Amino acid sequence: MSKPALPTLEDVAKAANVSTATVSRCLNSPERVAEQTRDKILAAVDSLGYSPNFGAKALATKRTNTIGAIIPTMANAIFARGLQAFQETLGTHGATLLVASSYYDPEIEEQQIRSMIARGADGLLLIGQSRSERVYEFIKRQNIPIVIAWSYDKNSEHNMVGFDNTAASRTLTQRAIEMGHKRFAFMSAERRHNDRARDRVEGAKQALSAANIDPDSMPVVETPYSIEESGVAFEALLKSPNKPTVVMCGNDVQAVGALKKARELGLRVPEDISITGFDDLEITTIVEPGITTVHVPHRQMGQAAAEILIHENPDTQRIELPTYTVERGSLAAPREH
Amino acid sequence: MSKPALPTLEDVAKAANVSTATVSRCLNSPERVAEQTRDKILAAVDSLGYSPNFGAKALATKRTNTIGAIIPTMANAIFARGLQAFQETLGTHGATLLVASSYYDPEIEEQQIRSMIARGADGLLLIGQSRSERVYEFIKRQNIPIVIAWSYDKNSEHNMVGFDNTAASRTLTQRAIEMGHKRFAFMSAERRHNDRARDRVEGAKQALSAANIDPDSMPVVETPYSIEESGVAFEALLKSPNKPTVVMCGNDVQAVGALKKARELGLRVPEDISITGFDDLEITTIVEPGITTVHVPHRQMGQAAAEILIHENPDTQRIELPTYTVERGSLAAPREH
DNA sequence: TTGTACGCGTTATCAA
DNA sequence: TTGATAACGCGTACAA
Repeated sequence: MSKPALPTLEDVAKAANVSTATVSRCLNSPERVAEQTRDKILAAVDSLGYSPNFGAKALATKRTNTIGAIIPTMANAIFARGLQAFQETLGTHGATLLVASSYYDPEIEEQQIRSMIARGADGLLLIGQSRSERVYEFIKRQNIPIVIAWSYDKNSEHNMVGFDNTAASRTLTQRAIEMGHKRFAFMSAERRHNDRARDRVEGAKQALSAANIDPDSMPVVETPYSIEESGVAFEALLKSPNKPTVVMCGNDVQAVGALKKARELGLRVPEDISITGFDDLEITTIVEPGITTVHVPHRQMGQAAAEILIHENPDTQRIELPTYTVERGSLAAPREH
Repeated sequence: MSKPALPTLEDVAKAANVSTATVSRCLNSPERVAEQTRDKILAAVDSLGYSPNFGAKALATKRTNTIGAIIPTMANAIFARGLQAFQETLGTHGATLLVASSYYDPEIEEQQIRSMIARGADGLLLIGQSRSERVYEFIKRQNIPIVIAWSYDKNSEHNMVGFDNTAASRTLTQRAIEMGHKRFAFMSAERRHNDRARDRVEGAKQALSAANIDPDSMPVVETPYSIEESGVAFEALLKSPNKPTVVMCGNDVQAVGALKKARELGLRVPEDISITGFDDLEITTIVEPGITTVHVPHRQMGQAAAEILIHENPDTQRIELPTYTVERGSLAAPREH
């Protein structure tokens, strides 16, 4: 017994004694077919176990109902919630999600973008706006709608749903300044190809400047989003000439790594040193003390991004989502000396 | 200026002064075409910015080079690492990943399976083996290879890459027994449609039986993988008639939730109560004390699953991966009374 | 309301 | 090594 070929539209048509056109209509716009014929057809579909051939459908309609998302990584909680919401929303609109990760590498990302387009993606979700003009031109040429998430730039020509990383970081830094902190340090992700990371550092510097603190007095160290490596980076920052009273982290994972290392070094948080995070991941609530951080509306972001891609509005959509600071205890007034 | 239609194989053929057949050959098996013609063709491809039409290719080859994965959720770290590795491995073999989540709901899962197959997935990654026979028959009928991960059953007729949840849980429980624990409680995920959860509870019971402890003396409470809800469940378990000296959790997220609640209740871990987890997620290392848990080789699992799906071996593959206990401090001998 | 017939862009078979 | 040409399975004018 060899592989039984899958039933085609024609098989269904024969079984139901109608033309393939009618079957196709029955499946795609049931209201355009008589109820009686419809029943016949659906019965045939059912008994044959028919399912439309994807390639043929895509070829005929020039659509795949598939949306691609290229995120830096899914092994990290940062993008998980947003991606989950993105997929849920796509699902409710009958679209499927294609996922790839770029490891924060623009070359890999470009390759993934090409791959997704070659895979027939009807639209693309990209993280951040920092990529070469060539890539944007390629995408435009292929006529694929994209939406950029996790960043916000009101001057962008692209669909965008995100938040003001600079302002959020600035606000958090201002809070630290209000509490009396004067010596800052910043633990960032690599900023080279990461506008969110750049903006978060920039926001902190703006707050310092506004408070007449030299922004260049704040050491910045770049490290991956890993508990372990963040601990190492934290220890390095402590040795800065102008020993910081607060270490601001560009991400909660880093903050948790810093907190863990602080504990290992016998430092009390926030008594001996304050630590802040960014993203409001669940891990900020399970450590002691909880991490003071910036809440980012990941789910709304994912959902809004999906909506934009699904509805294919001709003019570009820009949605700025609000963020807010969540105080949990890891940031407090510095000890008096 | 209207949308410029994308170039087709025929456009390339014209530009290069060859037939479409030659262009197709040149792109798919370059060695079968003269170097001279190849150069001409590649130049044309480049200048036109040609990219093969996905639907047409799929229709002609009956393959999409797309693999689907249906996991309970991506918002939770449990499946993130494995899925990431799965995608990476697919990528190195030129395949792309389709993702959907089922929320641990078999009906949603079935719908997602149908959707993925309709989307032309060449293969499917499914979590656990507990699903209706009807679904398996549907899949077989569609001639789609699947691999089941996160579970292991040597008698299964399906491709499978996972680990022995029962044995792993049994071993961990034995360890607790060795330490002197006699009164156990178990915090599980809902077991109804979840064989991993069932097996983990079962493994614990087996260890108890083997040590002449009545397995029915162990209260089992089911709760979602959420820090918050796990805390509530933990508190409920503490009120069991036979107050447990150790609460075993089917997952690290639950263990962390339990630990957090214990702290809030003023209980010291492990002095007042021991807690164990399962999965060896990163969060087990950042809490104090670290969670004693079972290490699960998520990455290898994802990678092996991808390999199986890519290579389409005719006979069914079964890979059992080893797990081991990681002691971190949340499990210790019970206090003497 | 239904049927006929063609086009969608590739691959693959068979000759040349 | 290359070129005609026939599938591949579905949507959709257009006609009936």
